[in-house]
Amino acid sequence: MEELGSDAGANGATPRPRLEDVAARVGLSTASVSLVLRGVPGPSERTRQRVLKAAAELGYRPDRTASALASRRSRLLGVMIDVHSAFQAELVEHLYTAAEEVGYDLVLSTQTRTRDESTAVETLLAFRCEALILLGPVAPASVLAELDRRAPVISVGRRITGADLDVVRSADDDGVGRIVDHLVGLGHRAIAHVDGGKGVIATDRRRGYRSAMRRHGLDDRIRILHGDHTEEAGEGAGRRLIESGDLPTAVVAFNDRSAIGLLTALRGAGVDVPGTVSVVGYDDDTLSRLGCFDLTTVSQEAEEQARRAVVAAVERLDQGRVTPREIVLAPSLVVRGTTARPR
Amino acid sequence: MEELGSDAGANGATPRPRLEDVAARVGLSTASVSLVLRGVPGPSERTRQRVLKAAAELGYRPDRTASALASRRSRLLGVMIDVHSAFQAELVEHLYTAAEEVGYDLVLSTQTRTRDESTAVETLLAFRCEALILLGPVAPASVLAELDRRAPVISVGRRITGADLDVVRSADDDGVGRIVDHLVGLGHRAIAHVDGGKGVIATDRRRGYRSAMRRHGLDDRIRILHGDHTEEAGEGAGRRLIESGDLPTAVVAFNDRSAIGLLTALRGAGVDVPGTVSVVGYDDDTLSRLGCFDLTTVSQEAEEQARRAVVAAVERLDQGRVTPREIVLAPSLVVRGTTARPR
DNA sequence: ACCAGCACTTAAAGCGCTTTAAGCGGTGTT
DNA sequence: AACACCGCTTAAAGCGCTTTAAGTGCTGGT
Repeated sequence: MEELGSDAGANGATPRPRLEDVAARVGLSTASVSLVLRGVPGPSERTRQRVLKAAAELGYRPDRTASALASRRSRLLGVMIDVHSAFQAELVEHLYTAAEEVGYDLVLSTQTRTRDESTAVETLLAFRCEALILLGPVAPASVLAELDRRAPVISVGRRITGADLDVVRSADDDGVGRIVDHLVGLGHRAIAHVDGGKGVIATDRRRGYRSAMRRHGLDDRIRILHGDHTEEAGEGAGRRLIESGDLPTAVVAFNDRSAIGLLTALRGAGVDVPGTVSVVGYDDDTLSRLGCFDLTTVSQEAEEQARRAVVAAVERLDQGRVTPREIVLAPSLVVRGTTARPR
Repeated sequence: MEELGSDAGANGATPRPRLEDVAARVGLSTASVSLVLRGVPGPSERTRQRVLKAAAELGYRPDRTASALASRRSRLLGVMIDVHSAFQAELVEHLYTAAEEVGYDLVLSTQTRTRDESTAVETLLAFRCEALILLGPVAPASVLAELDRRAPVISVGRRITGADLDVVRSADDDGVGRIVDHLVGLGHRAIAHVDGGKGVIATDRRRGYRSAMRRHGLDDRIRILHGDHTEEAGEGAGRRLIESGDLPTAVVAFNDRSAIGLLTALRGAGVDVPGTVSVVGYDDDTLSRLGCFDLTTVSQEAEEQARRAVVAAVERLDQGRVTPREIVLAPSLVVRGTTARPR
């Protein structure tokens, strides 16, 4: 069924079969073959069968670059990721399945230490991606707006203020609110927050913490320590808490990584978690599920975010939607072993 | 100067400028512009400057698909990754820089639960990648050999027996050997191994353990527990060790994740690490560097592997090398806090 | 004056596909 | 008999580039 000439490819060989070869084999025009292979209605059933058979026999594979050029459609969605992020890896996984369902393919481009966001995006554009799905972009809103004029941009995970483009994210403030509710429900009142620095996401989570505390009448218990998104920051914050001599009964970290740093610092100093202090993270990293951490955290519904992002892109590309849309999903609390009633 | 109809692009933009637009602007042919833009010698300095200026003014970006089609070269390396692997993420990072240095671009394709290796590879081929860099491929050697006839294949991290294709990997047996040497040097004799199952890599590491033990005259101390590459497996093995009532003084795990599982089980049962038992991992995951683990492990030289893989591809593509090559790098021991002299 | 040679430049033919308008034989209608 | 129409097929014109062979207009040597 599948037989390539003799030795093809790499070393000295038969070129890959073209549409024309398939056409010649069945004595039809390339036009007909093209129609059949793309499933366009028109060709008769008999023609259809013969073409499919010939294509299979030759091992024909359409050349994306050529068809993209001819059709002026690449059916490609560009995805910018940070290959180091476990959460984004999960998103990518779901993006693939979502894209496949609507007949699009994905091209991935990652930022690295030496490869910035704009390089990653330019690469995507050079591939002629029709839309850009950016996971946690950090570029200013104006830059993203500019980009959106070249191809529809969907920002995933980051709220964009002042730019008219699509956003899919989960309600970070709400997520933190649920954490605080959970802790208050357990009887905690001295609840501190180790924040994530100056980013948009950190701002939202900080706000969520503040307003939840107020909602529970704990205004005077609001206590925010500075941090960022790394384990080191969490560890540092943990040490500061201990040195302060005034341990809260619960700490809400910016994310799981920070929470893990916190855990390390606290337990390292002999503080029992969750006995003496409860700790909560954010993101539901693979890490946090690990037996040794068993962290209470918030899940961001990766699958749903991925699906929504793809849908948003398709609406822009195939359904002519032009008005931007912000989709905010409700995150969900995942209670594990680092939270308990205060002593 | 440039004003096509009304709304084109994403939301009403002008279509992207083509080579022809640049040419028209400077009153030259597209041929000249093409030459200048690709840095081919020929055009005069004056022409060169004018073209570059015009291209910049128009914001011209070459269309990869068109040039790939015309030149029959995509200058694309296809990289298959498992987006969930932290180690592979690091490899990707270095692959980007290495590829850039030699004028190639990367296209990433990942496997997921619903997207197998062959799908990932077909995607790469459909993009017309000229060579395939597969990170830890699991397909049988025969399939990879078949693939190699379509485009040069470079297997990274996995030894391939019986197929004539390029391999870049580190010497797994040697790496484990160094671990054992280190432990023996500290005075350990009862050294157990929690293996990684049936894969090629696990086999190599197990062999490395066995032969190192023999080399040190510890044949009768060889003790292998069954495991795989997950934390769960490590945890299970840890429990079995404890239940056996015969704790070794050191355990060499298949990888860091397994080692972390081990740590959890041991410490959870009140066993002091490294006081009572030393634990060693493999891979030098970001995880293992974390303060709370501080795991002694083996580094696989991601950067070097990445560079070598790209070089191998370039040799195949641009220098006509046809004989396969296996590049085996020496891994290096990273001593951290989970190993100490036995009590 | 003639030609060779040089330094540039370009017309034109694709690359492998899609797409449009036109072509074809046959059926049904008037 | 003339016509429209239908289901199917295809010729041909690109898509935005690269590349090759063929020009240009020079200079300088004879």
